[in-house]
Amino acid sequence: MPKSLLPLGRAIKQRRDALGLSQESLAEQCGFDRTYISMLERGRRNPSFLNLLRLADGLKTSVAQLTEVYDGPSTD
Amino acid sequence: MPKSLLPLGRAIKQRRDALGLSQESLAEQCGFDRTYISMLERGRRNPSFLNLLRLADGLKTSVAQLTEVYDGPSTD
DNA sequence: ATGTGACTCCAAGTCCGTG
DNA sequence: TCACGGACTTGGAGTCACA
Repeated sequence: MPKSLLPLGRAIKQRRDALGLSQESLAEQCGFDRTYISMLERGRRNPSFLNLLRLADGLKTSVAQLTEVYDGPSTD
Repeated sequence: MPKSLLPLGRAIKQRRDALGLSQESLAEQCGFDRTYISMLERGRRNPSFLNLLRLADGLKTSVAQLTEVYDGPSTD
């Protein structure tokens, strides 16, 4: 049973909304494709660690912040 | 210039050592190949988020913990 | 017990479009 | 502005033999 990508996607969207950015402008910030951001927010893509870093950067946070929903062991 | 994978690798090794685990037994815990752990610790592999989760699980931590070296935006 | 290069395979990530 | 799809290229996943 793979852990879900949805909590991460929600955290991304939440943070993007808080910054008042569109998916398009965030994509531009991070150097990603606009459709990729869309997929991430809907939990359809499993980003690499390096891309998580770029994303956190564009969102002006840390990956620790973005992933704190998964805090602690065995958060399935 | 991509951010380095080395700090992550060091955090993994540090945590593994703290638990007194071999790469082999950690690999077994996580369901990974032994050589994959080796590559991760040396910063030769860029793991996916889901694999980061499995890894944090096997190390009985959170990904937030493993990535706190990258805390804050623009930690190149 | 670990480092390493090379290999295959398929998901990641891009680019084109639509409603 | 966003969800969603098809087709395409890049790169991570997973494994092996060997040092």
